[in-house]
Formats: sequence, structure tokens, C-alpha cells
Amino acid sequence: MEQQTTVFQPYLQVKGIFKKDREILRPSYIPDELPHRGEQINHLASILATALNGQRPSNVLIFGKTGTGKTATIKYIGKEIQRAEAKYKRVDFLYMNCEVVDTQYGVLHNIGNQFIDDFNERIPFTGWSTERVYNILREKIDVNDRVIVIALDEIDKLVYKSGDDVLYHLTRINDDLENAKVSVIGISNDLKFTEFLDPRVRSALGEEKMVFPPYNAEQLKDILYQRAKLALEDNVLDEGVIPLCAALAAQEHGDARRALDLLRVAAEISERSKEEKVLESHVTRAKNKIELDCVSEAMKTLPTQSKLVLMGILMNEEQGNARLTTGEVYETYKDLCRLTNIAVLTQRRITDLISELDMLGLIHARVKSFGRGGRTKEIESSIPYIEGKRVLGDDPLLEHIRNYKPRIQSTLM
DNA sequence: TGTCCACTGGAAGGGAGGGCTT
DNA sequence: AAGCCCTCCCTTCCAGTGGACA
Repeated sequence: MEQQTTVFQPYLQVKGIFKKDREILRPSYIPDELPHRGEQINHLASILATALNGQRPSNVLIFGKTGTGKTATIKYIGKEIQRAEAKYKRVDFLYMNCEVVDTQYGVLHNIGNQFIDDFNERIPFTGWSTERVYNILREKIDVNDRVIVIALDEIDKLVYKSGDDVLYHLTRINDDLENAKVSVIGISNDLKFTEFLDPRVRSALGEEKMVFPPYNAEQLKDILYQRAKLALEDNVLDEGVIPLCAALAAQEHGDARRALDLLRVAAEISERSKEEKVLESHVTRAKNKIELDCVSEAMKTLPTQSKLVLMGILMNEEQGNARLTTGEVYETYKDLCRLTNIAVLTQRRITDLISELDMLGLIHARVKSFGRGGRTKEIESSIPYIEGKRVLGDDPLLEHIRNYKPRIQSTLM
């Protein structure tokens, strides 16, 4: 072999920005110490300590905005329970994210299978009645004298999507158990979701309540310094980098997740451009990159019908029709369907898709009345149409409509 | 003050698709 | 194979509504 260098060579410098494990800068990494969450950890520990004595701890509801350390704290507690468990009574700790598992059946199925070792006896992911899954689950849990702590992250998603039946069952299950005891920890970033709960569930679940306050810029700095020390080589950070990441994230309601993402992406950008240090300019670029990635990822994963709706809105925008009504969006959408040979959905359904796009932050829609002109939504996109059309145009189904021009003259100009 | 427009958004239910049970 | 169950996506139906206009 004469040629020693490969295309990867320039990117495999001996001394880089990162130490070995860059996962440490991801929000999902749980460090051995959680800065500025000692109070919350102690409070939770005081509640859950009863489990180690074989008593059922109170159910807990935890509130706090995104990136306030709720998930990290609960996972940390989970680890600690497992560490302490050896010395005390048997405690099982289960963590579940209800954004992923968002149906009644799903939750019960997931919990149940944690307690079934024999593969052949496992609960299938569909096919059984919910009641049957519940009965098996109860039976399997009750074979041992133990305490089971179930943490349901993003519990509000479960309630909004599938109601509170499963929570009713889980909070009442102790009445049906002879040996085991179950307690539930609900985690939510939405303070209002309890309004949608049956009063019995609400009081059962909220035996203890905790609120995680947002981090301020100083606290975010501490978190970043701690992680940077673990994940990055010494002296690779320009002085202002961490304060800038912290300040930007503090503006967004003290979101530690955002702060960590900023630092990690800034470090990656600096590494890729083969610089020796991470500079403030890298943080600014990281900020733009994160925002853009987030939006294009959301667009790429949309169902085809939603893509058509969004494409229609962007095309109108390109023609100067910035603000549209539901009716106008629907007209353009129907044209695009015909051109792409995709089945046309009803306007009622499109109303829902528009609301979903609004929730994703891709468009902005608000109900407005035009008097005799009727009451409808006023819709505009929240993304630059050039960028949006580029990403959506990558979908082979939408490829050949790229040059279509909507016929509508907006009435809302 | 009442009318009327163009929807909004809730409710109910159909049907397809996953899979289990008998 | 027939009869279930659960979820998802969608349709149909329809009462309700904010505000310009007569």
C-alpha cells in the first residue's frame, strides 16, 4: 500500500475537541451528580424511601417546563433505587415515556411484560382486550411482596390522547393486590392537564406535587461546565462560549436541553472546520443549525397529506398570498392532489391537519372572524418558503409539482 | 339589533390493519 | 375460518360563533 491516507484522515486528528465519549453532551446522558437539583432529589428521596421499607410511597406529580431536569432527576432516582435495593426490600422501578407509549393498551402491555420472563407468555402488542392485559399484569405483579414504582414521563400526552382510564386502573390497582404495592410518578410539562382527569384520579395521583423551576443562566453555566469538563479536552473552549450558550438557553425558559445541544453542536462545528478552539461564532452557527434541523426534520417526517397542505401554503406565499383562509388552503390542496394523483380528503380532515401543522410550529393559524365574510382560520407559514419547498420537494411524490402555481388570489391581502 | 357568512371543532361511527382466540 | 379486540385515519353530521353589515 503506497497510499497511507484515507478520506477520513483529516477528520481523525489525534488531538481534537472532544474526549472519547461525546454522548456526555447529550441531554439524555445522566451524570453522577445533577447540579442545582439537590433539593428536588432529596424531596423525592424522602417520599420514595418508604418503598425500601416495603411500604407504598405516595403517588407523585412532577411539573416543570422542558429542560428543567425532570427526566434526568427521575432517572437518577431510579438508578439510586436500584443501588439501594440490594440492602432492603425488593423495589422495581419502571420508566416509561408516554409520548412513545401513548395508548392505554400500550402502557399496560409495557408494564406487564416487565414482569414476564417467559417469552411465550408475553403479552402481544395487540390482539387482547385491555381488561385481559390488566388482569395478567395484576396477577404477575402480585406474585412477590414488593413495591413497584412506575414513572410515566409526559403523562399529559397519554391523558390527552387516550383519556385517564389507565391511570384510574393504576391508581386503584392496590385494592386488588395482596402482596405487591404500586405507586405512580407522573411527569408533565403541562400544569393544566389535571383538569382533564376524573376527580378521583386527580386526587389519587396528586398525593404529592412538585414543581421544577427553570434554571437561570448561572445554573445553566454550572451544568455546562460540569459536562464540558467530562466531554471536552482541556482549554478548547473560548472564554465566552459557555456563558453565551447559557444566556441563549436562559432566554428560552431556562432549558438545559437547549443549552447542552448548543454546546455540543458548536463543538462539532468547530471540530469539523478543524479549529483548535470552540468560539462564540460557532455557538451562533450552532443556534441556526439546530433551528433549521429541527424544522426540516419535522417537515420530512410529515405524512404525505400534510406535506401537500404545507406545500400549498408555501406556494401561495411564493405568489405573494401571505395570509390564507382554510377554504383557500383547501382549494390549493385539492389541485395538488389532482396533480399528484393522491386521494382528496375532506375539508374537515384538512382542518385537523392544519391544526397539527400549527402545533408543530410550521405554520401559524388563528381563528379570525371577517364579519359577513365568515369566521375561519387565518393561516401563514412560519418558515421561509424557499427552504420549505426545497425540503418538501425532496419527496419523490411531490417532485413534479414543484413548479405549480396556485390559482388563488388571496382575499386577505 | 338581527342577520348571515364560512367556517370551527365536537361527536359518532365506518373500515382497514394489526393480532389473538376458539 | 370466524369472531373478537384495539388503534388509526378518515368521513359525516351539525350546533355554535365573531363580527361586518344592513
